[in-house]
Amino acid sequence: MTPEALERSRNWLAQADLRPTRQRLSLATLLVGDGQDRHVTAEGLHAASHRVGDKVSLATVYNTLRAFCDAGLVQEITVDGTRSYFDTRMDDHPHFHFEETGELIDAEAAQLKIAGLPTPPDGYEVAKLDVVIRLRKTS
Amino acid sequence: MTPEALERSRNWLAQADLRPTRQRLSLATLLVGDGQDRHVTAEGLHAASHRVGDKVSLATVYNTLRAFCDAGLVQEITVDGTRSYFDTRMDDHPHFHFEETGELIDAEAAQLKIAGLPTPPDGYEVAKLDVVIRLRKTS
DNA sequence: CTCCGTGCAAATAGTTTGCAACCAA
DNA sequence: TTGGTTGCAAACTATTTGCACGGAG
Repeated sequence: MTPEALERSRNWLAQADLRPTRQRLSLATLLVGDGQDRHVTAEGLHAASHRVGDKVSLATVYNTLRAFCDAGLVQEITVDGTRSYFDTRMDDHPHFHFEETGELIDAEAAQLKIAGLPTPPDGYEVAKLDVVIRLRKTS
Repeated sequence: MTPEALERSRNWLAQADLRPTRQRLSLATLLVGDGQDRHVTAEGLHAASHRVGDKVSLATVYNTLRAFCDAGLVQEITVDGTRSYFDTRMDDHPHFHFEETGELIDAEAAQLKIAGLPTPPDGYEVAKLDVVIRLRKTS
């Protein structure tokens, strides 16, 4: 873990008034240490933390991701019924989902041009627009 | 159950070469008996079948919805990580999702105008485009 | 008669929670 | 010190599955 990564992770937690505990710093570094946007599942992040030698229990990974989500540091993306994905990028943007691998990546937001959106029913407004482009291998 | 509803349900099952058992006919009638498009969860459909006096076990509701899905009679919509929705309308179209109630309804497909879609990575093509418009009550 | 379909209970997968020990402020 | 955090195991929810019985062709 480089000093810059640690610094970035600390700031990221501080933004949300979350105490920089060992576990949170470790997970934060895996998520935003290099400044890149990332999409993780709880299992995936848990595995990653073990891979770098940090020990964080699976329950804590779940609780921490939930805490990051509540704090507005990551957003939960629903693509697959069976698992939750968490995205470190916070704006509304489209995703590509690879059906065989389950991998989730960002799609170029600029390439998605929505010229018209269905009008919400009376008394409701759009809270969030989810666009998931499911991909299959070209035949 | 009107004769037309029964007829429609029979044809619907026949389309997919599924045997018209008592349970399947009952569920099919609840789904397409009136010719309307519908969005159900397994629990919801199970409750509905009990409401009309037909007894179908929850496991059978799950298995039957899965069978309908595999047969191309309904499509599974993922909006909520915690439960699966099944839609009797088979084309790609946008949905409104009410966050408080969990209700899922169709949005006018014609009102959604997509002028540009992100280009899939090499070797992949779009299998399905999911658009979920999450709604909140107007403040 | 032969298999597919059904129901029950048990298994499973992902996630959350209760509670005692622990640690950052 | 003290209240937030962690880890473990147990609880939970949605869904699937094994297996014996029952019904459709």
